[in-house]
Amino acid sequence: MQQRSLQTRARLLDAALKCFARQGFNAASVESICAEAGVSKGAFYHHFPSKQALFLVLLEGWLTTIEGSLDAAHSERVPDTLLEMTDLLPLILETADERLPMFLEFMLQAIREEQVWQATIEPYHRFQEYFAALIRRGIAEGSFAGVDADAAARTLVSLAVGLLLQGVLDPQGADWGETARQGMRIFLKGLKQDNDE
Amino acid sequence: MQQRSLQTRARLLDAALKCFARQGFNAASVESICAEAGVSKGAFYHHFPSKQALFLVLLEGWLTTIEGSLDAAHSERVPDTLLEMTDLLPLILETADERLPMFLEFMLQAIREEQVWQATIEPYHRFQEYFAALIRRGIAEGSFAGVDADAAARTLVSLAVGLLLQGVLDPQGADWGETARQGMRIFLKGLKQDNDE
DNA sequence: GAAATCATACCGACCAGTCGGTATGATTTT
DNA sequence: AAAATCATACCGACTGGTCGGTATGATTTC
Repeated sequence: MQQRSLQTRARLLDAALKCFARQGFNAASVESICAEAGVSKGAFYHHFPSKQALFLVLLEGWLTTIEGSLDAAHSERVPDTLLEMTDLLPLILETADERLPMFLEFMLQAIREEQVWQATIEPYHRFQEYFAALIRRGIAEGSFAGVDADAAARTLVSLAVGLLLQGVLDPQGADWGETARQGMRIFLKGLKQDNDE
Repeated sequence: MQQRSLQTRARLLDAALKCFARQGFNAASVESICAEAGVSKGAFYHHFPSKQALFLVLLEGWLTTIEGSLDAAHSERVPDTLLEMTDLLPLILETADERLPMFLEFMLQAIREEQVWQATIEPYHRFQEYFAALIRRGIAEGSFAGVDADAAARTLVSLAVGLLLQGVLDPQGADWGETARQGMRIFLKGLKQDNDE
């Protein structure tokens, strides 16, 4: 039956997430993943052509989740929408906490492999455009000064990336949710439509 | 004689930097480093107790370099100093380009080893305080509104970290030096001492 | 009973670190 | 100053173990 097959696949994905989170992409061996899943190596390679392939499935899934939760934020005006998204950060950070390290480790390796790299960087470009569009809307509705939307979006993404990275690398270092809120306030004020230069 | 000894050590450090940059911390084998240095494995372990130990020497060196070049920026007013530092980013990014990936990879691993972790995160906290102090100076001199200096510093560091990371992961994605300048301008405007909220 | 699914045994490559031993050159002895 | 002594620097084969992936055969499903 394909019932069992699907379940095996799901168990492998689950187990892999746990192992990768605990030990990182390289350190987590295929064997340990199989053990965690209560499944054999044969099953593993039946469902996934390689360790890398399984990993990309996890990555894709996570990004989809994030985009989904970002889409949930919908205030009337763009600045409020952005602030609303900022409030989601602790939630994202919670899932990032276990995932980001392994994904970063993976990306760091992927840099050297053109093939994999394209697949990895592409969804990230989507974020860039997503925010650029949002900021353009903000400019159109008069919330923001007429700055370069793309540059502003990149700045925003940089801020987010930096916050996420630090939140993961140094969780004790600060209240990163609060830092995000403050940072966003500064950013918004910097973009605000008003008076002198 | 110690002349040769010092040279061997230097050659190892040089070679290690190259290998780590090319292949990453884990992928670069001690053997390949030795080969690159034209030196034997015995020499390696004579000079450094482990691969990790050598790495930490490289890390320390790089951070010292960066702090040095940041200290070189000294304008009268804080906003100008910060802008000046931003202009240094391409220069830092140049050295970061080959170093950041390996350091990130290393840090990602170090998370799981309390011992190593302290040594790795400490210099980074210094940056945090460095900028917090700078911003406090900016508030004192009346350039900035009286925001929470620590939060603002964290925001600034987040921005910098995000920019560096993206500059390394996606060098083709944008002119990151220019993005940095724009981002800094937004940030400064957001901190500016003036009018309404 | 054929096809899909899974288990076990195994292969080849790799690698951090060790260890017995050698080269080099400084210091002491004669 | 030549010889003996010694410490430091270095060499490279070797170990013990890991891991991604494969080959082959058993079991389950339809």
